[in-house]
Amino acid sequence: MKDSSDFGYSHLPRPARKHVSPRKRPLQARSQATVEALLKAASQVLVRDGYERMTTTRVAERAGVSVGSLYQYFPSKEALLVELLERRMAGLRDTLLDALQSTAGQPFKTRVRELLSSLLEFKAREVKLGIELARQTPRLEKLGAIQKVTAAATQLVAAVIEEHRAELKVKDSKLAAWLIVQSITGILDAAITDPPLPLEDPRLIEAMVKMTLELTRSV
Amino acid sequence: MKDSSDFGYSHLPRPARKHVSPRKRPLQARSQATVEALLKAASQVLVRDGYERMTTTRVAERAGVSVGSLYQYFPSKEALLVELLERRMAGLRDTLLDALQSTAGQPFKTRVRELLSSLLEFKAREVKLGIELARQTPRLEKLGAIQKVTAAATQLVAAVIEEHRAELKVKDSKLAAWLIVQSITGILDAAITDPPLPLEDPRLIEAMVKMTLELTRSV
Amino acid sequence: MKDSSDFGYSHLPRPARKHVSPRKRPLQARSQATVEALLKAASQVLVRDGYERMTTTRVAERAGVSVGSLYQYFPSKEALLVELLERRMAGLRDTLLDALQSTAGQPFKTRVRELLSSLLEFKAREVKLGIELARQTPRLEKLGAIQKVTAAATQLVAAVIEEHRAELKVKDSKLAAWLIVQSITGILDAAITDPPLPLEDPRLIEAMVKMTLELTRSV
Amino acid sequence: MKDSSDFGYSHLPRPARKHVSPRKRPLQARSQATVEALLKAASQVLVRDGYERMTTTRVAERAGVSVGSLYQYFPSKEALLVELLERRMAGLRDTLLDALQSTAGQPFKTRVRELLSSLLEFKAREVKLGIELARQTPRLEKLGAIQKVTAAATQLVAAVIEEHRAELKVKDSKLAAWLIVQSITGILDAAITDPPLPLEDPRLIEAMVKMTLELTRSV
DNA sequence: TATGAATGAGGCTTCATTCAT
DNA sequence: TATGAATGAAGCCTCATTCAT
Repeated sequence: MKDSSDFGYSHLPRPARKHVSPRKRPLQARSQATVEALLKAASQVLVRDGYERMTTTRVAERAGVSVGSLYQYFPSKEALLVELLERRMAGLRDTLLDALQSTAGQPFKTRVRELLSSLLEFKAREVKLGIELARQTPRLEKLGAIQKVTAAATQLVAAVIEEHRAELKVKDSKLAAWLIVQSITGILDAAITDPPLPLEDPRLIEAMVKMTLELTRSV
Repeated sequence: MKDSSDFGYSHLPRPARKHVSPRKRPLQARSQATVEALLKAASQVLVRDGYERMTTTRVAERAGVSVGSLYQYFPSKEALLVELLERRMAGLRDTLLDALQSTAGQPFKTRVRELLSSLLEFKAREVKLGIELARQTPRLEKLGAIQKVTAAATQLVAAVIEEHRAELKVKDSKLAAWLIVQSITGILDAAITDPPLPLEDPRLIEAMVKMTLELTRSV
Repeated sequence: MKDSSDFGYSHLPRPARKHVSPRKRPLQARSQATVEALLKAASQVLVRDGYERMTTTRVAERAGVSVGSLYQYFPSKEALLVELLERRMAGLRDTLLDALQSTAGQPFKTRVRELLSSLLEFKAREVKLGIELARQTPRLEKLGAIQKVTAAATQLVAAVIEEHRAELKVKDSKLAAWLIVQSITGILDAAITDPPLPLEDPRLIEAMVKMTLELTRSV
Repeated sequence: MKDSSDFGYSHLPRPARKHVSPRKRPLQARSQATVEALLKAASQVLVRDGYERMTTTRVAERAGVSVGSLYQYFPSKEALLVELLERRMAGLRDTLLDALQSTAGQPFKTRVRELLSSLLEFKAREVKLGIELARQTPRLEKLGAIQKVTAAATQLVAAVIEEHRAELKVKDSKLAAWLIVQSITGILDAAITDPPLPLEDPRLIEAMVKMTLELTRSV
């Protein structure tokens, strides 16, 4: 099974981090429900209060279980965050892969447009959660660099560029990919949080498409 | 004195926030030195431990004064952060304004290039501090939206674009400015943290220049 | 069945202590096996982690059963300890009685020597378990004074001295017995934990023999 | 200054154990008083409830200060224990040294008697504290072998035996010393906790003296 | 003004025990 | 009878902030 954070491209061994990976796999249906309730609650509290103010007790309460149960499945407060993050990463990966697969064979521009609009849609979902997760990610980095996502996305984009090399005039596809990912990220994150125009306005996507094409030309 | 966060363009009244502005204006030399020592210490601890684990006691110790003294000049832990942030913002503002003034009258492309390289240089200084400050900024938002910086920078860029309207084919200079600022921000922040190539490599700046020009054309 | 802690000499009624005696007599083979597995596991965890950090869950896991099953046979964590202690006491009692019976009719010195070497051998077995049990004994005292062992051993020694009164010049056989038991205990416990010379070295036993004889002379 | 645990004989470097040594040296009189109050309270709670049931909150309460203050001077619950233990060790050392110095030049038997009665008196003070401290010592061992005391006492006794070698027929003074210390310890500890006769009864001391002399003869 | 001792609410986490399945 | 999920009281410890000296 693919690791949700590398998009199936890199194969870094995932070190057994202490206190971060889920403590026990829920076996019965009942516990499965508990885990889901906890994650949902964690997500809500995280969004409402921020990670610093999120307390394990509050999460448990909101999930309708006891703290003890929380710790039965998540060895630490941080583990909740990590699980939430990993799920989001998996979602992002699927979004990107879907967009590419469903446009296989079509021209580069079309695929880029599709990719961007899928991405925008994905990021627009649970915006605050995304922000808070991003905010906490640097902290986690020390514990094991979970967010290879950007790296993986960059590789993915580079691969797509290579696929379309004939149509484009790229020199350094890796650098182009990196620039695209970073600039798009900057724009999308800001657009989501504090949009300068309605997210549906086609100009937003079109500008990013143009930008992307320009970068595949001039880099 | 101008507010460091608005680049002198907007004139938002600064609401009387509780506990964030320095408690007293240090007039004497000794006090001034203490304040500086505290800020320096705060910066170091912030970088080393992160905001959450930065304790006022530790900051005071490292500054060589007592906690009591710290609270004489900064009414709260957050006030240290705010001051640090404001100074950084002021630095950024000065950097941008300098770059523009020193290239007044020159072609747009030249000015953009100068702006970008000044910005890169600025951000490369005290990278970790910048990151940590950015990380904490959303929290502060609630307390008084200090980071109008981006907004201000956007206005500034829009103004420059307008100045050069003749040379360019912009339709919506504000939107173009916004896109430029966000994409450049995305790239620079990533470049600083985890550079895909040496920061001195001219391709980095050139790519951003191209991107900027493209956006002034297609938006 | 005799109470393992009184060596069959005293007949204290055992008060109904809450939660300490095994919950049910395991009659079936399977249950018997479970109980043994639990006790073995408890012993191992006790030795490895100490009583405070020994958790019932860990014991159950190591025994290959569920916590629920543990509580089916032992009403509390403490009950495990008590059972372990009682078994050890029974072993000690048997060791002493054997040593005395097998040397019946022989001179005092011979019997003492035999007693001491049997005792040394017994204590050398499962040293760490013995230490941990001893450590926890004072706590249990409140709950029911299980460790009459020393008292019983003292009585036993006193009885032996009386048997040999003719050979000896004892005045107060009880006091002598008490002193012998305590001094020997002090030496053996230390010898086991941190031996000043190989336990087989005859000087160890001989010194204790001499000591014992001296005490039967001068007390 | 002599380390309280080695009686001035050995010179092991004391490793900086984390979390065990006092956190900060109290500078002002006020804090000195706080520290003393805490130790006194700790001692009382320790005796009344045992180490496991002793809570830092309870200690602080009884000392009339806040938990925060406790942690200002003792980095952990264990640190309280360690300090208490070290003070007791220092007291023991002083007791022994005093007894020896005040009887310098006198015959061996006299010195032994003096030593024993001083020791008995010392141990009779704060009996329960002594017991509880002893009970917890094995745990601490891992953290830095604080209780060199016995070893030190053994060396001391060996030295005294050597001083009187002329009067005695010892072969192995070290072994003799070890046996003496351990047997005496066994007897004293039991006598204190559960005396078979009034502690003042001269027979107790005399029996130990005889035992000691016997051991210096036959070992 | 400077010092640093004191405060105490509140966070994270553990673990013996119960009980529905 | 076995299982293991759930419980929740209770413990240890941190740290921003205050205030007597």
